[in-house]
Amino acid sequence: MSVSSLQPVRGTHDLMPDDSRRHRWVEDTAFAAARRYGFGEIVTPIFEFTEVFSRTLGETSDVVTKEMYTFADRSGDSITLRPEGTAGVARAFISGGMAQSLPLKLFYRGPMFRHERPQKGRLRQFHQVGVELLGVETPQADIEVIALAWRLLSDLGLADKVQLEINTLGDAESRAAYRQTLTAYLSGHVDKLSEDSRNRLERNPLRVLDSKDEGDRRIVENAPAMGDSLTSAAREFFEQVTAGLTALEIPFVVNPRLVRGLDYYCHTAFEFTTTQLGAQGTVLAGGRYDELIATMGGPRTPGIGWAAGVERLSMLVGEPPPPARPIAVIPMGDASAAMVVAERLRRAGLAVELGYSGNMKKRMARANKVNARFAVILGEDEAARGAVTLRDLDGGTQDEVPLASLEDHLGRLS
RNA sequence: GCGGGUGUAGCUCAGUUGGUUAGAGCGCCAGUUUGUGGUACUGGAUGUCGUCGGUUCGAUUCCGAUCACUCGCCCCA
Repeated sequence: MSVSSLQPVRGTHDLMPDDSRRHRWVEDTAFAAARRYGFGEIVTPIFEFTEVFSRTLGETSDVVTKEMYTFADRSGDSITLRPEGTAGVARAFISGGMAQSLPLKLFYRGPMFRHERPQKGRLRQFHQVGVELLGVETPQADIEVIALAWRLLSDLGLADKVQLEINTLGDAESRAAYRQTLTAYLSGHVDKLSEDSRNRLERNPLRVLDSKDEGDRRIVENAPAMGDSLTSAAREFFEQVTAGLTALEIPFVVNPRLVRGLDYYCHTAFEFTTTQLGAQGTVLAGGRYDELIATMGGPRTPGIGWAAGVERLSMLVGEPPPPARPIAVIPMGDASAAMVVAERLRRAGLAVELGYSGNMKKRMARANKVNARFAVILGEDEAARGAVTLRDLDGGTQDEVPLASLEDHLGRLS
């Protein structure tokens, strides 16, 4: 094993207890919110057959063309570490025959993998929490799913750090019409477009709309708007979504240039963004994907969902709730007696810190460092009386209590 | 995948205009207090100066490559 192999693989990252506590808090807050909206957790494999992703995300998307962790397993099958959650959930929906139990509300969490160049808030193995609501064609689903996202961000204390942007990509008919109109317009300005946008024009013209290039933006300003190409049904759908958000007092701005990267989206597309994470402004994003499951070979089943980056959220949230403060058990002489007492307290449901070595002074210092609330001191004098010394480490006072009723005492105090 | 910046103790960072023993603060360890922590005081340990190679009598310092991190682009959570 070489020295370099002792480093974590580029773009991956260990979470030590303080970090993982924050991480877990974000996930648990998300799941708790999702449960209030009626979502249950689904756990799918972190790898799938490559086609699950390549067929669904769009052959031209960056995720598929250059970011997937794909390898052949020992039987020669092409396997891909999941780059996102929706395709796997859709696959599970089909292979599990879950069309019988619609509507279906699923929450998921876990690692995702994309071979990109790492940056702040952008890793090769990162974590997402996400939800999918399957089987509901009406805007009520869109509203509920976005409301859940807003609830989660509010619960994390991020309501004033994020902004909701929303747009409609229309139905298939609207999109085809708009794509044609837009392509025609942009083709007329090809010589003035940036190189990136000339590429986008061929692969996915909608993405020219959110180009950051100065020159592109001037051209885009005068481009025909998606809104003008919408069918009346698509327009009405979007109006109902925005009306619902207003009714629920969820602040949003309509951004007609908002486009999603993955091909399966239609109708509602939305993003919660922040200005506090540098170039990685998107913290939670999602949209509607009515044709995805049919495209994969399942029964046509409308769906809408979102995913949020746990690392990105973790960088924005404040301190997670502190862990329960332990009781420190400190033996003066007989360490095995201390183990018995510690075990008793642990069985009673208390968090107990029992040191491994050192004199009393060191053990007290250790108790202090782990933020213990009380110290149980097992001294020889007290032991002779069947008692222990219970010290309040915040107040600095201590009392002798009978060993037999130690749990009761501690239970009353905490 | 493309372009810029950075890389010195566990952490945050100074420093060496190339020269013998590389520093601070925090943290860590020990002591002042051999049955009592948090404060204070005293003392101590720590580094192949990211890695490999080049120039040089001599490189942590200059040059190159490489790796990692970081900022931006692409893209995205």
